[in-house]
Amino acid sequence: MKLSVRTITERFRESGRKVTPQRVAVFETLCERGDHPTVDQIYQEVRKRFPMISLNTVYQTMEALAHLKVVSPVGHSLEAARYETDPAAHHHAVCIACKRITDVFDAALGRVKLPRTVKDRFQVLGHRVEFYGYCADCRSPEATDR
Amino acid sequence: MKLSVRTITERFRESGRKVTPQRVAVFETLCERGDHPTVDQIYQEVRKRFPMISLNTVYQTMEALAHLKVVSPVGHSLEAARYETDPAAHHHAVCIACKRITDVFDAALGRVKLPRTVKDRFQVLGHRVEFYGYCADCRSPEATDR
DNA sequence: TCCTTATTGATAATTATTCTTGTTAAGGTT
DNA sequence: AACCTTAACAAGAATAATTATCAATAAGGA
Repeated sequence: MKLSVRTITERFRESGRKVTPQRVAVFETLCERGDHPTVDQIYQEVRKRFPMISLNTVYQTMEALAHLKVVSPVGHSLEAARYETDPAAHHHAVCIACKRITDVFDAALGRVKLPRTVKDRFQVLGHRVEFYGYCADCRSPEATDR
Repeated sequence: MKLSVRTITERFRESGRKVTPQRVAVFETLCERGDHPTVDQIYQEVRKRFPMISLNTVYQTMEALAHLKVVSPVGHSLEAARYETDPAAHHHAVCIACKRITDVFDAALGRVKLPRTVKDRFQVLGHRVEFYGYCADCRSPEATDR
């Protein structure tokens, strides 16, 4: 579903957040492009219409939007690079709270295939399936986060 | 397959790289643990047996090992966080050379399921499938990289 | 043993992100 | 419309991860 400014305005209010021109500008900029921009790219874009906005504000707005499920981080969000031996054969379940990674061994996941339409234009070396959510330790009470 | 020191020694030489005690130590440390350490964790570990090693060397060694396909990066590898609207419904093909991300729409990928054994202990909010390899533009000649 | 060159360690530089702080403005309440 | 509480703002400092620089060293082939 495509989100309108009206919609996110409501969602911001519902979640007890204020609607500011900066936030609207970030959201609009985000909607205008259909790709996967970095925070800085959004910042540079918004800046044209809103010269005094700070990078920090864009960071905060992105986090708020992520909490409202309006956007989601792509291709990562772990703080540092991690490596593993044995690249094949297994996948991961990442806890979004404590960042812990659990290996998932399941042959079925290895059989995932890229559709032919894409495969023609992309040389696949491998794939990974990453489940995200809360691990046993973090599934606790404080779901009251913002 | 489990790799021995002997094996990686050969692979290093074959690829025109030198085998140094530091590299061997990093590799051994990596093998001793079955998890997904950060570069710094490896560094701290190696340091116990090899007090004068530099963090930089560990970084370089990891990169070399990644090139030799002995290790692979987990859970990330883009330099900066990226966001997208429309989180559901699609997955990604990431070019490891230019970092460009292509959306992949395919209902079959959405049906991937976490095996029950893990699901009991992990609250799944979602999953993503990420294919990695070379995009049409980067599949070019200079595969001669190190 | 010698020689070339990759590798190392120390350190500086960059880049992404978060924190701090004084100030401003949203939006509910009179 | 004026008022008040508090979230959000801008600016800039602080941190953390990673990369670059460079002189000194050691791998490994000749």
